[in-house]
Amino acid sequence: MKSSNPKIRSVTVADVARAAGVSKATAARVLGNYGVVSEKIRSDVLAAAQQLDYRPNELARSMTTGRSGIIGVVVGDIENSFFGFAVRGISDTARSAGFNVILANSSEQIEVEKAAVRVLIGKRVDGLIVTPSESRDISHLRDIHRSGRPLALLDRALPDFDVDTVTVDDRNAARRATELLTACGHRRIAYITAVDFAGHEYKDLGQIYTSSVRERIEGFMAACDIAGMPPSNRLVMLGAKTPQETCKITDKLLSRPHPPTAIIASDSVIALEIFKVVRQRGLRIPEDLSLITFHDADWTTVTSPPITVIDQPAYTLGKTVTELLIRRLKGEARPPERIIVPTSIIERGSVAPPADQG
Amino acid sequence: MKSSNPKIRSVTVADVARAAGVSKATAARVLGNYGVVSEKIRSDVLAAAQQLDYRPNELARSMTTGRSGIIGVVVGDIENSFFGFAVRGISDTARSAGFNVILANSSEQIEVEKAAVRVLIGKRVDGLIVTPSESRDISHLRDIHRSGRPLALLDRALPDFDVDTVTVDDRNAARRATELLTACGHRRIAYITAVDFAGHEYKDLGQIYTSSVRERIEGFMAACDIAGMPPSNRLVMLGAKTPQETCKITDKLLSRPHPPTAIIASDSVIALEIFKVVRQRGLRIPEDLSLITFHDADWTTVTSPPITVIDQPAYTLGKTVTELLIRRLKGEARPPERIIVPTSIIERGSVAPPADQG
DNA sequence: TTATTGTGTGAGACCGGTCTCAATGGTAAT
DNA sequence: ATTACCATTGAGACCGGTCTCACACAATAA
Repeated sequence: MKSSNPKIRSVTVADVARAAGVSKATAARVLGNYGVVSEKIRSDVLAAAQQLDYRPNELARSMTTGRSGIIGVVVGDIENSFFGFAVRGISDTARSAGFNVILANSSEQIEVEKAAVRVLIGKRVDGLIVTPSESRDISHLRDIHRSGRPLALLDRALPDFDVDTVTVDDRNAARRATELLTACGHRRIAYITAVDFAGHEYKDLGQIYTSSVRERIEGFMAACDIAGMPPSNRLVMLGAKTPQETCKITDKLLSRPHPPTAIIASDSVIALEIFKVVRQRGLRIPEDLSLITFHDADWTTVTSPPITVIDQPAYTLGKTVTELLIRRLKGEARPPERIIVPTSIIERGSVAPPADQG
Repeated sequence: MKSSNPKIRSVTVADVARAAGVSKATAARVLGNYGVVSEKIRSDVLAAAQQLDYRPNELARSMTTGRSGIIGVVVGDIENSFFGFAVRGISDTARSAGFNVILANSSEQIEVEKAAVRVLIGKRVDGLIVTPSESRDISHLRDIHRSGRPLALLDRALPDFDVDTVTVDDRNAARRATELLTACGHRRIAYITAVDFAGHEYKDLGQIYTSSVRERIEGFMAACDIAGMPPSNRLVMLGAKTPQETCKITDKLLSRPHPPTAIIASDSVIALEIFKVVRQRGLRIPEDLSLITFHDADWTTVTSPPITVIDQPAYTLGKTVTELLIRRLKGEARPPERIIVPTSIIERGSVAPPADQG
């Protein structure tokens, strides 16, 4: 036995067919596992394939079938463990249904998101799962949908775009979390979130183009209303997109003459940063400041005190949206569904009545 | 204007050519951006393409060119934030060089790893990056390499398989971490790691088939030797593959008549679990137990006390291995390189002299 | 004027599969 | 024996691009 295959040209059905002494069509039937072939020929072909170490070219296969067996996923930020879990839910579900996943990160930037979608369409993915980074410009999503490719939305709904969507009940979650604080006596509460906006001051919902962010703010505001908090005590801070910015925002917030007595963080990355700033300033949680965060990140249980969180079933979210998509891929025709997954609050030790009953 | 495109058949070069009144070949030249075309015709074709909303079919393109523009990545466990960072490094580097990434998770199981490799080869990825889950069975890796497709190894070297490899200097890192402990006076130290093995008791290196694990144990042992520790005080524990198992192992360890006075965790997932168990038992870190972990996970700074870590430049690791691979993809022929990236120890508050100077 | 060179374009093969359709041969029914 | 039917197999088109090659025509050189 001399040296093995010299060049990169791979073994094809035609090669196998020749080796087995049958036609290309017949070999293809065996190797592609379709049509009918006699037992004898089947084993001949399989033997030849084995012998030549034949590996099907999925690309060529996809070309003719039109199906690639790939689901494209565009997600805001994989670093964020919330999305990490969601992606895991997607992958597991996809894989067990025989699909592969191509992952793209939009960094929450609409232009990157559009580019990613273009690439995935180019790769002829069978369907897409997207967390739209904003609701103003969704032409690329409409395009996908119009082209007949199934699309499902994850974590963020688009009010006037009716496709399969799976979100958590953000409004309610935010309201309940806020109520937990107001019930404790807090009357000056900050909500820090990571939306892209020039300037960190929140004015009105007209600025907000991400449904989940919007709904949470609405829930927060509703709870503040019920507690009779004056508008100036509802501190909605936008733009916490990086640890640096979060740090700055938190610092500014805590340097006010009347700092908030409680903070709600819109995700665990933000909460972690807040925690660091708070500790660095020598403040105690929960005595000096109460803290609640969205997402039950692993670290929230090991701090002192452990953090009270709004638990979002991220894995389930991913699983559910993938199931929805796959059912469509299998040809199921039905009106778009909007599924809202409930959240729960896990109370740990980071909430207490404010010291200064202001 | 009636309703838009009725079915799924997408616009092809032929369609554009027809609309522009040129041959398929010419349209392809413009759209594929190769060959020479006159300015006038170019703009005609582009206009037609725009008008028809032409999107190139990357699949078909890959078919003929043989290049897919995709790098396949098989990683042990994406949940683990070490790999998360590495993958981020890979993605960023790949993307900026014009490549896409398909990610697969092996769950550290050799069979899953093999299946993943098969799928990726089927998709005709241009090259692969793999963290081999063990060194005994690497026939699938040899196959990749033999087929002429570039392959690079991440985080784990394979002694007798010479391909581009990027690892951290595990042996040294483990040795230095252990020395930090012995210098403090520790003489009974546990090392908990996540290798797959029946029974948690470590006997000898013959059991270990993952290079990084092996090297770390060697480093740990070397430092123990220098400190003159008896073999029975070097507690290497295998099998911490899930939080549950880690919990059980740690519990058993701390229930010994002579429990270790210090523990080194082989990754941050394990360390987190150890931390929880320790706290649950009412033990104090570092007074009752010192703790060091591999990987500077985000949570290690917010615990009380913060954890001393071995910082592995995971992002750099991913970036480096991708650069190596891409250089090969671009046709660079050179002997395989083995790059070892240095680590550093970040001392925080989880190491102190043992109370019981035993 | 004729030969030479070069530029832009078109025709058609090709990549490696799938799939339609016709042809073959054997068996059952008439 | 003839016809009908079924199970297998083979030939070749097709998917949507790339790429080779031949050719037409214009510009330049001889």
